[in-house]
Amino acid sequence: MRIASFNINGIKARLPRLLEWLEETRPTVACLQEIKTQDEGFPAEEFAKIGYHAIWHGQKSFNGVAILADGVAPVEVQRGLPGDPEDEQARYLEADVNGVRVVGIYLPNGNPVPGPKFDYKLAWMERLGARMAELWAQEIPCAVVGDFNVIPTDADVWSPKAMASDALMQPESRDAYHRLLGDGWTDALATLNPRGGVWTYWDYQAGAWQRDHGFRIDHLLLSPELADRLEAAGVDKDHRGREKASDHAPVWVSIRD
DNA sequence: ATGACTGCCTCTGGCAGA
Repeated sequence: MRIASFNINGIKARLPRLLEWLEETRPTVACLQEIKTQDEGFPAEEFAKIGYHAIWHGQKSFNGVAILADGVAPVEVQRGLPGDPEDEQARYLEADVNGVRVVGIYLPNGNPVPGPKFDYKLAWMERLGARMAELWAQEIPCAVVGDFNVIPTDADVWSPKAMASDALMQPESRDAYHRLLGDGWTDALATLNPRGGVWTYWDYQAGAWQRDHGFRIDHLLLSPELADRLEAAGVDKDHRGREKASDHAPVWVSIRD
């Protein structure tokens, strides 16, 4: 099976590109971030027409996540990240698909630093760590995928200097990311590309795409039960270069049956 | 170089993104 993640930056503006990507690459499961619509605006019937079942957690204007599965309905396990009843942002959705627990996340950006948004990001990462510890203890095949908004190392960004003050690569963000990995979750893209230099995001501004000024913030983390079956992982980079593209490219991991 | 672009809902400009 192939599990993919794609920050689409608005499902209404991106729908033709998204349907095109699904039909061309046909992932078994696709986790989407930044759908930027309320639940009632989610175009479930468009996905049904091409054979995908979906669950989604929407929010007006911002955030919003969804899980699509090819020919089978995802069985929802958890909606919203546990640990803070006050948190109403739609950034977390968890489901079972074909015996695999799939967790789709849209981790807070955290800019500017310092400030309440950065504090929220770090607190969110603590809560995610607590949930991942529970999943770990279940010893199930599990993939935590999505837009983590963390550049893990200097090898994951075109210019560490240019991004030095950004929330995505603060030492606190990186420490929190490496605590999430602990000593057991496998960062699939990093494992298969140990020298770095793999980007998943290119800014719309300043010709970042044309200059290849990107970085890696979309990640696919595998529990040991899934990491043992890791076959390949990649970035659908060409989709970033198309008309009306998202600023993120899709990422995916291939798992042996 | 406080720049550069895009999507959203609309107080059609301000916010958020990364």
